[in-house]
Amino acid sequence: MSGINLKKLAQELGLSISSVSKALRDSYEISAETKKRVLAMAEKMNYQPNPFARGLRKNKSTTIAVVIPEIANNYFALAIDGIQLIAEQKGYHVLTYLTHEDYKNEVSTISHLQGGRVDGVLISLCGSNGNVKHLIDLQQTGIPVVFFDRVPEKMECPTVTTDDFAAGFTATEHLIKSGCKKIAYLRQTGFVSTTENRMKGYQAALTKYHLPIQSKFILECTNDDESNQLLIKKMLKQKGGPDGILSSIEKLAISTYYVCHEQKIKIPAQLKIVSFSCLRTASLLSPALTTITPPAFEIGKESAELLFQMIEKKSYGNRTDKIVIPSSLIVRKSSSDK
Amino acid sequence: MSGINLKKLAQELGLSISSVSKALRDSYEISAETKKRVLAMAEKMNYQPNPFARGLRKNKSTTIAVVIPEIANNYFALAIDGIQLIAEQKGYHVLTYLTHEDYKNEVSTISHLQGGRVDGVLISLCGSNGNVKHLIDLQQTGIPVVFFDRVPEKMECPTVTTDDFAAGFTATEHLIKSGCKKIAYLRQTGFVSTTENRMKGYQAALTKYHLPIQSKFILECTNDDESNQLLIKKMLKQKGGPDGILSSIEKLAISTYYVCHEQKIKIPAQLKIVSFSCLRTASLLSPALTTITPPAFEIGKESAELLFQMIEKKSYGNRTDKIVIPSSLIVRKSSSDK
DNA sequence: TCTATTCGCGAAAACGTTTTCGTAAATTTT
DNA sequence: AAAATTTACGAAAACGTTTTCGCGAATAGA
Repeated sequence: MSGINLKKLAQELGLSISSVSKALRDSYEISAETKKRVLAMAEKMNYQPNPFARGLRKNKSTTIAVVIPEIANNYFALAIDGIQLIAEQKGYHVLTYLTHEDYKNEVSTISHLQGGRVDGVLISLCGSNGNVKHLIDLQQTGIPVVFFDRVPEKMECPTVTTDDFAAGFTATEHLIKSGCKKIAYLRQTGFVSTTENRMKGYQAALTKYHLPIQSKFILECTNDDESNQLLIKKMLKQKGGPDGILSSIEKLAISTYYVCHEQKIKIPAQLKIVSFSCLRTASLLSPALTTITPPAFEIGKESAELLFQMIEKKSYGNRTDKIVIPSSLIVRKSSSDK
Repeated sequence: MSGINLKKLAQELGLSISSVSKALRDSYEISAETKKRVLAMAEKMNYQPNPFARGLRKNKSTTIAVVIPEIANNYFALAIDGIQLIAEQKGYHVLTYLTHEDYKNEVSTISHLQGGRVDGVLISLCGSNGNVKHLIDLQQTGIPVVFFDRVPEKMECPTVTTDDFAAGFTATEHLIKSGCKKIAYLRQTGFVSTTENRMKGYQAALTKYHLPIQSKFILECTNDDESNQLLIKKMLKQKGGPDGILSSIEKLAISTYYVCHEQKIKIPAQLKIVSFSCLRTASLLSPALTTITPPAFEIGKESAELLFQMIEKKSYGNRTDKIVIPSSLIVRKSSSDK
């Protein structure tokens, strides 16, 4: 398309293709004077090397893939921001793929990534039954892969996550200390590592404080906001309903807020709420929402940095780093009467 | 890397490379039986064609680029969501580039895009002095380019935007009808088409209702939240400060909220606020924020669709479509006393 | 039966790079 | 002055596809 390639440059300069190529790559084989001429002409003609020819020849794409469940999500948007920052520094391009929380999409996306389109892959998994064959296949092609946030269980692989168990525990403990006796856990359906680990932390806290673990207080939600609101409303209005809620994802807390507004349920007087969330307006909500905030940007950065270590040092064969960056509990009105 | 290519497939099958290639592309030159054998073997060996070889040969990347100022932004995250949706349908890959609101980054990103890495480009510009040389250069390489949301002035090009002028007018009119006499306009610095057009709408509304256009009520903000808060606080606390605010971008409205919370300025009693915003929790804020919501997802979708029309029909030489999708004013507590 | 046509496949060129190798001329060493 | 080395460049192969062309063999037409 662009039409300007090494051949034309060489013609214009009265040099061979190989000499021009070497001059542009600053090879010692080319005299300083010739290099200057070539650089000047390349600049003048606005030469850009064809990435496909280069990629084919060098078997390198200078591109990484990021596979995430969704993009219109404060967490993932921040994570991508961090990833892009590192990629830019390294001069890499970033391909983004969305799985839309659909396992089939994840499988097909990953299979398309085997062809050498990218030099490395960053993934945050979508909900599944735990089948990781596609992930192992990808790993076995030799391409560096780093998992972040939602990672596979029972698989040797490098991961960057937050301390979900501890965060779930701390959040639950906070609710208990705020006076809650019946704490519900809101989660999405399907197996997702973060959701599971946060729930384990939640259950551990209940156990520590001798509160019963009740299945009716573990609410499995869907991908549809409206039906989630119905589920939440039903749980809140039932006899012996919860006096506290720990939401494992932001949007379920939002749905809870809507239900409470509509049903005139007073937060925090009647119901205390804590949610995992990267919402920047948490403190402006009515009432301000207590959050456990995962360091999304940092997780993105760290996972990209780890990936580039693997890409550059070719040491991915045996890397199984487990990087954990803690979340922070930020207490606001929604969980405290004061 | 992946190591499995046409040559190996051909060896395994006892066929020539060209026959295997043709069989995979379902050529009429190959018998049905052979095709079956080839397909089966390709499946079995998990063959993925090398995208660089194909791209080089066909001079086609099946990839588009999206260039935006930032990603951790409700508007752009939604727009990308819409773009990705269409790209997935078309079987295209999406490269994302962030300019971080820095004109230099925009220029260099775009120059890198000339090399044939992508088949089309979607751009939302960052603030600038209006210099569009780099954009014209890009266009002149023949690559299809569609601008969305923040588009260049004075340049023949296809654009997908919202009705910024009308939206600015409507929002201002709404504030006036809610009783505001001194309405401030919050904007970022630098030339950005949306900001300018919204401001023109704001000014037109003031004029229509015989209110003065005062430069002290047009607040140019920076990229730093803290200094923006200082600027806003200063304006609000001055003698004869505004009784209404129209914010051209979400984050300035958020900063205003913080200032009001801190300074105990009552919204909407003392100050009414309307903001352009895609914030999904607008109605849960304290108080609920009146928004003009641009159809970010649809703008993303439409611009991607337009781009693919240009890519597929090669009709981009003379395309200068101007698609406009209206924003919607959603009145909430922050601008109404009732 | 002889000639056209179709069918099924292979050889080879081309895409634009990078890189290895070869080689004249210039320079240095002996 | 002859030999060795260095300098500066060009020729050509290679990366993995796609695609044009050619060509036997099988089939159809006369």
